[in-house]
Amino acid sequence: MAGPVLRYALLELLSDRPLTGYDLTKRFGASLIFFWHAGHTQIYRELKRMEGEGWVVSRCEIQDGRPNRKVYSVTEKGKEALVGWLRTESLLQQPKDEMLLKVFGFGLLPPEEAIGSLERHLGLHEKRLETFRGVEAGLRDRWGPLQGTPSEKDPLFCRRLTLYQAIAGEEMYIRWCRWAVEQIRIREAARPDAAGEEVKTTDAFAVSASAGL
Amino acid sequence: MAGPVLRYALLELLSDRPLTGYDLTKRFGASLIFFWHAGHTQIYRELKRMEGEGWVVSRCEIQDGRPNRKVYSVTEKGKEALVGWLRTESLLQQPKDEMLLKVFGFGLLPPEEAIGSLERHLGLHEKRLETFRGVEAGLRDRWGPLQGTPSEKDPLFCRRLTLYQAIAGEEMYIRWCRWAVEQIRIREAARPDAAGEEVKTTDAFAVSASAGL
DNA sequence: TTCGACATGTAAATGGTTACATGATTCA
DNA sequence: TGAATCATGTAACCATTTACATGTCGAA
Repeated sequence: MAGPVLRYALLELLSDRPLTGYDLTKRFGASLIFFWHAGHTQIYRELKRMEGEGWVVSRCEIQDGRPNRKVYSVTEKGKEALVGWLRTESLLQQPKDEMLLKVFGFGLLPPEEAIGSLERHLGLHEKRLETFRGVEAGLRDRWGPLQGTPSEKDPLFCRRLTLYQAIAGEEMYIRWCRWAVEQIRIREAARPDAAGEEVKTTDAFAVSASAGL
Repeated sequence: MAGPVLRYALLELLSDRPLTGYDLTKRFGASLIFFWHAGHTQIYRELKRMEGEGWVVSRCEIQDGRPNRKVYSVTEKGKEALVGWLRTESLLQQPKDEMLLKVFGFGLLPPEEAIGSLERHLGLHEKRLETFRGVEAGLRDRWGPLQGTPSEKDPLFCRRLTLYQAIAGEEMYIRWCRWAVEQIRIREAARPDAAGEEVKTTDAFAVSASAGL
């Protein structure tokens, strides 16, 4: 049902300006990485396919010293296809998260190992959040705050909206990890044989998640 | 790097009790669906592979009237493989979200269409959140609140942790959709040619997302 | 009598990852 | 001298989805 999606990601990036497969690979890492991923092999393959269908055209730029650049641009047909796709309804995505799959089975590990694993994973998300915030700060410096900047002055407005989703997602994940660790500790402290100390629930996540349900 | 992950999902479910491919397919829809997905064709194939490697064994149950059931159980070897996998570090997942990819390109659509699209998508997430909350309520009825139930009385503790992640994820997504719609409206109202009315930012998401960065 | 649940599969196509392959330039 | 960046690709493999295929039972 979803169909080929990578091509539309590429068309969106090519709508700004003509780019090579190499450029597109880098842009994926810089902006689309928040909600999509593709390796360079996939990108080169897809560009070739789209050229066969007349959605993009390429021309070769000869550079001396450096390898030639094969620069792709969107055609009218490609732009129409992109806009047509933008108007279609998106189904709910089917999430895949390996860490959550592990937590699902953490009943088979000693609690201390489960906690350690969650804490290390939490660290990865904290790093990613920092990266995302860095990107946000960069956009802010260049284009001003999201609100209050007139349309003409901020062509990246819609793209910036997606960045906030990514940031909110990381913040949520981090809160959840901390909360989960705390839940496991509380449970451990409550075991009959444990010489456990009191552990209190203070985290806002617990309040919203348990109270609101 | 990630390697084959589906097999571990199946092993986790088979750790409870022996199940058929058909049962496993249904359980995917009932519990793992929060963070993983697999069709029945994938599941049958993977079970066959794991049997070849001695991670699971099957025996055939003959039923009259109904088709035979091929019931799989985990072997010692399979259980060791699962626990070994649980101990490994998980990398950050690479998210894929088609809707966000569309929003990324919404600069190419009239704002009213972008808003409509976001609002319809929001509806899908609201429905899913309701489903998840229903599952949570069911678990609560059967096993009591997450906190305060002794280990022996709630073997699903770790699995329930993952459900809260899914719920928090949907809540976040919904807040973000509403916030994004509001941002687009504010922008529209601010356009020079618009006979726009005042639109105010009241949403908590906007406060946290813009202030906290 | 038609539909959905039960139950298991195969085949083909598409999507995505990893390894291989080349070759120049610049910086440490 | 070695590594990183620029720049483009192929081949092989693995993961995932979709379509096809079969057949019984019970409920509406």
